[in-house]
Amino acid sequence: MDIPHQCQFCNRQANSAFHDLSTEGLAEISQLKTCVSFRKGQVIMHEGARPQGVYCIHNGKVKLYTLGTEGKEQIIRFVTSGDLIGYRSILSEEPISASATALEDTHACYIPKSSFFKVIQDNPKFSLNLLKLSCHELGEAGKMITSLAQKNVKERLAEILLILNTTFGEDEDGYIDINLTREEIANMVGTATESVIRLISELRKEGYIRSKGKRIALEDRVSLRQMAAIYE
Amino acid sequence: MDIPHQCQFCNRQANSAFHDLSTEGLAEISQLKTCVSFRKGQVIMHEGARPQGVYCIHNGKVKLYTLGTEGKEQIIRFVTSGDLIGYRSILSEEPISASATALEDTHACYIPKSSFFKVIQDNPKFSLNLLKLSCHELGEAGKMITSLAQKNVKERLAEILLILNTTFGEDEDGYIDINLTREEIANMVGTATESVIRLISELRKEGYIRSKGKRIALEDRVSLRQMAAIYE
DNA sequence: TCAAATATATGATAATTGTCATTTTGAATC
DNA sequence: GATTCAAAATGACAATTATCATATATTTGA
Repeated sequence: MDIPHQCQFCNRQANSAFHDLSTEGLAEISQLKTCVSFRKGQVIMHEGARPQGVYCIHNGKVKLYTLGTEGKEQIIRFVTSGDLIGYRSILSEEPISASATALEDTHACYIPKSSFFKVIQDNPKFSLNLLKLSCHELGEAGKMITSLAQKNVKERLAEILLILNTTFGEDEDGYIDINLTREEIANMVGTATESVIRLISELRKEGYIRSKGKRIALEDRVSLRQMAAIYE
Repeated sequence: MDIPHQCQFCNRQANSAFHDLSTEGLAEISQLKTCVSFRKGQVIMHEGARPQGVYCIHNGKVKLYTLGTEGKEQIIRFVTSGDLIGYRSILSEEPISASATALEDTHACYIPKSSFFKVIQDNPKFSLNLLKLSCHELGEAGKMITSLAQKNVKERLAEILLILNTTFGEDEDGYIDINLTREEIANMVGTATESVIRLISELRKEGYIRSKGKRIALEDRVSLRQMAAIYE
């Protein structure tokens, strides 16, 4: 895997918070960052820690999750190419609120805290982009709160499947392009693994999805949207 | 009620995102803003709308809520003195994600969108403060997501009561200083009104709280924290 | 202060979801 | 390809919470 060492030549930049950064800004980060790799399953950051830097994901998929009181995971979000991990903790000066674990082998650039602050000071446009991103994510979080509070488990599962399909797209066989156990899906839906298994089976029988092993493909997106009560 | 017309003299500024704003910045906003009032129950902003400005709350209490598919409210947060409403929608260029309704008579300053953008451009420190605030709120939202997904209703009620007590403080009789119906509490906990009523009665019998009419006072904060599984 | 409206309280029952136990299947590793 | 272990699947039952109906208490507005 050949990662461009210079941020200016990184093609992930287009969909990252860095997309408005000046050439000087990008050169600045390039100088200060280091490249790191994580194996599938490796913990990138621990909930409660105080990170000394920010990761910019080059490739790979990462889940952000908290542990509930009984040690059960709650997956809050996923992070993919171009996304940053850890900046929120650094900026709000709080411990990091969710752990990050690589779902597959992942490459990232690590920017030390002081460098990150320097780039922020020197590039107000960058911090404005982070602000926009955070505002967007707050809206999404509000939606998730409402779903968890008011929708039943089947509705929430339909919603999560649609979100996964949108987030990760489809592989060449049309399956959602992410490798998740039923337990992990349950940890997003906020329900018991068996409940998810049963409902996936039910959705398959009803013709809304098809599955093969762990993999799931959406077959009737319109009906799933209706079921999930998602409106545009 | 005498609201200082000049932002420089507003004592709410200390706990707002404006607290780092220069004297010139404050003078700038003062010139551009208008003062507005809302009666109890009045809608300040509608979910889905595209606000043309930002409100900075001077006094009063406001609930931010979304409507679920059956028209039931989900209260996401409260907004009080010094807080801003609408900036996220403006910055993320998305419709506003939650309605805002005054829980009591409320006074605010209204800053038109263009003025708000101007202040942001001219004062990077201000946008950095908004970013910090958003990062903090994202952490809080993550916690709420985990609670809704994993805690049972009693645990969540205990948590919500603690949050209310912290957010609004206590009146001279020791009751949480906010006037909420059991339905509204249920709309935060994400459960049926009857369930909240029953559990409040139960918590009262168990000695954790006392209540008088709608009002609720915490009697045993330590046990409530344990019950809510909240750790520091 | 009073009446009406709304909120709270309670009981009974239904529905949804969780837990536990066991079997089957599939994925990962060597 | 074989083996092992983890994940998926399924059934039975338990627990939690929602819904519906009704009575009582409180709040609100004139």
